[in-house]
Parts: sequence; C-alpha cells; structure tokens
Amino acid sequence: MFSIGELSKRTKVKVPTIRYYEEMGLLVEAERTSGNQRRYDKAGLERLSFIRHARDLGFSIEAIASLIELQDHPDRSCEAATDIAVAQLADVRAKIKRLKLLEKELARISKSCDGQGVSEDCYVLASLADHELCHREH
Amino acid sequence: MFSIGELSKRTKVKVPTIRYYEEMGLLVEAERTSGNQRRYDKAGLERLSFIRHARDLGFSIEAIASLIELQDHPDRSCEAATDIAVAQLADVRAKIKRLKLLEKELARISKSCDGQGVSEDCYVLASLADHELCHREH
DNA sequence: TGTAATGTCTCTAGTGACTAGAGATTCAAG
DNA sequence: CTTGAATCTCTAGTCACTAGAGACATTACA
Ligand SMILES: [Zn+2]
Ligand SMILES: [Zn+2]
Ligand SMILES: [Zn+2]
Ligand SMILES: [Zn+2]
Repeated sequence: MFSIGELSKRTKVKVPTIRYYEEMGLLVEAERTSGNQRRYDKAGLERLSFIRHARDLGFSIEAIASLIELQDHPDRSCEAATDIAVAQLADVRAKIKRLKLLEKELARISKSCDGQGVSEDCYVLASLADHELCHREH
Repeated sequence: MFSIGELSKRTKVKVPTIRYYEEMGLLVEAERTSGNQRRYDKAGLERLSFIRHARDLGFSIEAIASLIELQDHPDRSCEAATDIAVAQLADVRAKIKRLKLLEKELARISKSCDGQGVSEDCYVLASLADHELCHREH
C-alpha cells in the first residue's frame, strides 16, 4: 500500500490528475487511511498505467472509460475495443492530414518574409488577410 | 452597414464567436443601432476574415492579437509577424511528428485484433496496458 | 399600422482535460 | 514530540468556443 505521491512518482501522473481521474470514474475510489488519505496497491498502479498509456496515445477519457469497462468484464466480446482503437487511428490520421496542409501554407508564408520590412508591406500579414493567396484549401 | 448575422454569413464565423472575438479585443467594438444592435462595414468584414483565416491556420487568439496590433501600425517592423509565423510552423511540425508516432503504434494495435475474441485475450487491451509492447517512444 | 416571425441583446454556464491555489489536516522522520 | 512535507477538499482558471434563457429590436407582410 502506498500513497498518492508514490503512485504519482511511479506512473508519472500528477497528483491532482490522479484525483481528477478518480472523480471522473476512471479509477475506483481508493481505500483510505484512518486520516482520510488515499492508499493504493498493485491493481491501482496497473489501472493508472493503463489510463496513462491510453492518454499518451490520445484516447479521450470517455473512450478510456469504455475500455476499462471492457477490461473489467473478461468474458465480453472485445469488438468495442477494436472499434475504439480504429476510431482513434482514424482521428489521428485526419489530424495529420489537416496539419500537413497547414504546414505547407505556413512554410510558404514564413519563408516569404524575412522580417526586415515594415508591417504595411509584410507578406506574412498579407497572406493571413487573404486566403486566395493560399495554394490549397486547408 | 450590415448586421452581425450578415457578417456571420459572409465570413462563416458563428454569431456568438464574433461577439466572443469582440470581447477578447480582436475586433474593435462595433457601432450600434439605436436599438443597440451591432452594425459592421467593410473594415469589420476584412478584420474578421483575417482572424478567421489565421484561426484556420491554427494561430492562437493571443498570436492573432499581436498580428492585428502590428497591422494597425503600418510603419512598424514586421519582425514579430515573421517570428509568430515561424513559431506556428514549428508548433505544427512538432504536432505532426508526435501524431506520426501515435499513428504507427495505433495502426499496429488496431490491426492486431479483429474484435472477434473476448476482452481477456484482447491484444488491443493488452497493448494499452503495457507500453513495453510499443515499438518506439511516443 | 398591426402583428408575427426572425434576429439580436446580455448573461450565465458548460465543454475537455487538466492545473493552480487556499487553508486545513495528517503523516513520517528525527 | 516537534517539525516539515505530504495530503485533504474546494474553488477557480485555462482555451476557444458553444448552448441556452429571457428580453428586446427589426423586418416582412397584410
Ligand atoms: Zn514581414
Ligand atoms: Zn488559406
Ligand atoms: Zn480484441
Ligand atoms: Zn506505448
């Protein structure tokens, strides 16, 4: 049994974040000492590691809640887990696609002005004012 | 002179968002009718178009405020504008880099389970539980 | 001119995933 | 037993909006 600070160190999840996850229902309410402080065991550590890893991969709290629900019922079909992972992958790919378009336009815009002129003649400002100057939709 | 709804239609920025931009100081306070409704002219339209385009490119409200400040002083050096654009580009590139790492891991995880088994044996859940199974840092 | 439909006003509160801080209490080390 | 660090709860702030309530203004049409 260890404290929330110890759990925080081991998982690299900040203390207030751990409390937040508990409030959101991702972590079951921890046992308490007689003085009302939270105490955790191996199971608590594993669950928080799971949450942390899923968050690192970009899953939402809601998605993680579904995944944990599934984990708590080992006999259920895992179809939902795959669905969630596939959706997350699609989401990440969509974000990459969009960011690549932004990157192209921003690279063009950034390069177009060396910052040595005055605001009035600045191509950066002109480019932001007029989407027509962009080479593609974004 | 046209209404906020008309401005919204022309710029595709929602009405509450326009009011929000005004509150944030991105838009100067609009003229009002005798009945207290906002009225805009060409200058207001152009400024909102600028904001909208910059937002589409991912600039923060704060960055846009700086860019507008610069735009309002045509004689100033445009160095800050270039700096802001370069920083935004770096930010976008960093995001792409991170998302690509996630994409790799998520693709691997998604493919590893067809969703036909049970939760207990699910490779998706196992992969989320253990970062050691990941091929790289992310 | 009257009326009804639509638009607009301000204000508050909610979103997601935390983060920061106040003030009180508890724990662990010496 | 004292001291200092850790923990507790609670509220509020972050960013860029979005939603909704209830009141008032404008516009179109009869
Ligand atoms: Zn310039
Ligand atoms: Zn553009
Ligand atoms: Zn599976
Ligand atoms: Zn991993």
